[in-house]
Amino acid sequence: MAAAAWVLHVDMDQFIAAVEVRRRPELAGLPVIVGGRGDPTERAVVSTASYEARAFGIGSGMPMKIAARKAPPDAVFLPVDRDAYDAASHEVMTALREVPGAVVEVLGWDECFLGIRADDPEAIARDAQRRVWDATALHCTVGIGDNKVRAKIATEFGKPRGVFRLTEANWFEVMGDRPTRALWGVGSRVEKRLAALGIHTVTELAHADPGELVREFGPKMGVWYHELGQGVGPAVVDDSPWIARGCGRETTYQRNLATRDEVRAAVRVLAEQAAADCAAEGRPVVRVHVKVRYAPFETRTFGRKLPEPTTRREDVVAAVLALSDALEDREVRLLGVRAEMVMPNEGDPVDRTPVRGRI
DNA sequence: TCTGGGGTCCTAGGACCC
DNA sequence: TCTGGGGTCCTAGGACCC
Repeated sequence: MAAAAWVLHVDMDQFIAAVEVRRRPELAGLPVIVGGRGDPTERAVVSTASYEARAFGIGSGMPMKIAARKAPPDAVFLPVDRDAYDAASHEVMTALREVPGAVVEVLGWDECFLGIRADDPEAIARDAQRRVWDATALHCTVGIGDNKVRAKIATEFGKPRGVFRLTEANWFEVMGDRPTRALWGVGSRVEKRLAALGIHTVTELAHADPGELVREFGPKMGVWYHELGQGVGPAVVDDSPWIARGCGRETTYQRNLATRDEVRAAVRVLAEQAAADCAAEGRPVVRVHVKVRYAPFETRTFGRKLPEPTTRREDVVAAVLALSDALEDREVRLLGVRAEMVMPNEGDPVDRTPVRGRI
C-alpha cells in the first residue's frame, strides 16, 4: 500500500537577518534591521528585523524612520543586499532538492513547498531541517499539511525551528476560533468586509452562506474564501520553473520630482531598465503600464496594449513615454514602469519552439 | 508614524459585435 | 422608436503575498 501524500512548507527563520548575521558573526544577539539602503532617515521600509529587534516592536513593512525611533542604541541598520539573499536562497533550495523523493516548488527567497509521499512526515521534516542547517548554517521551520493551505499555516505554529502538523483532523481545533486574518490570502481589507457580514472567525467563515460570499466577493474569490475557512485548497506541488509574466521597475524618490522634465527623464530611465529586463527574457512585450504616486501619497496606474508584440527596446520605451504624457503636472513621489510579455504557448501559432528553461 | 519594490490574480465597467 | 441578451476585449483599480 502506497504511503500517504503530504505537503511540507519550509520557511526560513528571519531569513534576511540570518543571512546578514551569518556573514558578520559579531552581529549575533544584536537587534538587526535590514531595509532600503540601510539609512534609517530615508524613505524606505524594513525588510526584516531580527528577533532581538522585534522585541522593540520593529517589524517588516514598517517605515525605517519609525524603526529608528523604536530601536535601542546598539541596533544595527543594514542595506538590502539582493544578490546575497539570492545566493543563500539557492543554497537552501539545492539542499532541499536532495531530500529523497521530494518535489520542490519555490515560493520566494525564503520558502518553498515540498511534495512527498511518506508514512512519517515529521521524520521527513526533521531531515529537511538538518539538511538545510548542514548546507547553510541557517534555521528553518516546517509546516506539514494535507494541502498547501494547511501546510503554509502550520508553519506559523512551528516557529522558530520547529515542526507542526495541520490537517483536516485538527483544522477546527487549531484554527476555528482564530480571526479570518490568520488565513493565507485574507488581508486586512477582506477581514473588514467579512466582519461587516458578521463573519469574524475561521469557523464562522467555514459555515457562512457561499451565495452571500459570492455576492460580496465575486464568483472566484467568494468560493475561494469559503473553502479557505475549511482549510480546503490545492495539494499538488509543481516544480516547473517559474516564468515571469512581466518585468517592472519602480522607484520612490528621496525628494519629490517637481518638474515635467525631471519626471520624463525618470520615466525614461525606468522604461529602459524594464525593457532591458524583458529583452534578457527573449519574449516579446505586449503591454506596458506606468504607475505614479503623487505627493503626498496618491497612486494611479494606467496601461496600454501595444499595437503588436515587439522585442525592440526602443519601441517599449517609446510606448511608455507616450503613456506618460497623461501624467498630471504635480509633485511626484514614486514612478514605476512595467512591461508584460507574451507567455509561452500563448498566441503566435507559428513559433512552437520550446521555451528556454521550461523543460 | 509615514508609508519599498518585486510580483500575481481578480473584478467591474465600458466598448463593440452579433 | 425602443429594446434584448451574450460574448469578448480592453483598461483601471483593488487586494494580497514575500
